[in-house]
Amino acid sequence: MHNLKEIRKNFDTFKKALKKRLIDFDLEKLEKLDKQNRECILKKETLEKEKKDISKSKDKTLYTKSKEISVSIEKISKQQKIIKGDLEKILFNLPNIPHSDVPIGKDENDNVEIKRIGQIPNFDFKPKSHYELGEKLGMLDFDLATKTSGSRFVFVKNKLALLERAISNFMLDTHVTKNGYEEISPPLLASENTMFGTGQLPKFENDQFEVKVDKENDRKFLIPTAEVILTNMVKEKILDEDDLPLRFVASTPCFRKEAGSYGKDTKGMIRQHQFYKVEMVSIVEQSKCLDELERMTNCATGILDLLELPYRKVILCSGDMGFSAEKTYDIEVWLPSEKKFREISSCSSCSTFQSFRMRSRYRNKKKEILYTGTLNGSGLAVGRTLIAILENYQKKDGSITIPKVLRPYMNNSEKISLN
RNA sequence: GGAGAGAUGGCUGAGCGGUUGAAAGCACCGGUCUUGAAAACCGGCAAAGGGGCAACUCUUUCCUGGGUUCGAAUCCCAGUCUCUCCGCCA
Repeated sequence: MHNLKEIRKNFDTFKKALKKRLIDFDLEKLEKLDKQNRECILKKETLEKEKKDISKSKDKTLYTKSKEISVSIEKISKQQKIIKGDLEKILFNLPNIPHSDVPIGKDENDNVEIKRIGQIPNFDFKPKSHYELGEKLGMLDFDLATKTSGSRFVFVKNKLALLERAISNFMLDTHVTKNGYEEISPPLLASENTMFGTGQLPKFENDQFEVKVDKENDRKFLIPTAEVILTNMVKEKILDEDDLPLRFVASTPCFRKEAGSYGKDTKGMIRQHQFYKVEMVSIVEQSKCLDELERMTNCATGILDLLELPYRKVILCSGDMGFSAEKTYDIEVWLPSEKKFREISSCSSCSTFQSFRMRSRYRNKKKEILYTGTLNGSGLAVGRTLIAILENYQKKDGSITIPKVLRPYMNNSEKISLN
């Protein structure tokens, strides 16, 4: 969320910057409401002062006047509340401003490839898709999941379940021991306010699974990513500069409705309502956001290097970036069956956008209170890593070679096969 | 689920319906002293929002939301959370 105090200093610059998203926002209305709101506050405060002075004076002759003032205050308060509500409706739904590094563009077609790493495998047979391989092994069962839970779910069984667990543990271990992240096992339900903090609410309510809670005014949501809960660990906190940077990592299930993606990736486990993801979150000084983004992206690609999977790094264009991000790199892994790179990680710097929503701040050496910068990135999506391993490491007979770094996590076995 | 107790500044902890944004202590920062440090002493030390070029100033905030009152941290109502005991349970 944007700091009104900052943007009103130069509304035109703000308007121009937001235009990069290539969507129209009613900023004139925002400006107007802001003005009206401040006028109301001014009037209200004048009256409040008057009233306070009377009550301090203890002058009984003024008591009736004080009552009259109360009525006026109430009236103007009501008016101000309505204006503030309208103002927030706009403000809460404005996305972050793209950083100047970000290419201007409309959608994923305008994203810019930065580099490719790794050798795209050459098969002397037609490579199978992960779901063909998984189903043939009897270790991926989509039909069963449909029966128990509906579309976009899967049962992962036997050695593939172990592989999934191995991937998750390997990633966690790497981020903890090599990359300096603190491992967290967080709650998987988040309150409404927490969802607001990272920007999932109010705009993207339709994408969230809400859990039925009997209490009124107490809404809970299944986390769509651990980013939500890890980032909010610093919600409403004033940290010390020496506490920064904070780096957290968690492996959690993630839940997404995938509303509006009907007919997209319906086959296989590319796009599921539930999937595991290892998520990294950093809380830093704002000035260090971009350096931290590079570092975090390297932590993500480091996993792919160790797994020896081919990938490319892409910078997202202004129109394709998420709501809270100022700059985002996607890491895309090669999928032989699709002959395409597919997203396996997304690393974003959100500058102070989320911090402002969460009121997460720190005190610098000069004792000034500043908003923290927040970053999040997958390191990596576990389900999609499983897919990438199946497809890239497949053999003609349908067996799967286990990447070397994962073997210690899999009783040192070298391959997964029918027997 | 039943029965009690509580929620005040970074922390601990006072608080009578009327300069209480809030005593005191700790922590922290600045100063004196010291070769340096510690101790001691002196001073400072909440956040958000509004107005002002600025010095500064005003408003709000003692869990949240209502109510009583000229005036509420203090009284009343509702809710949230925490703790203790009992029951149930992974």
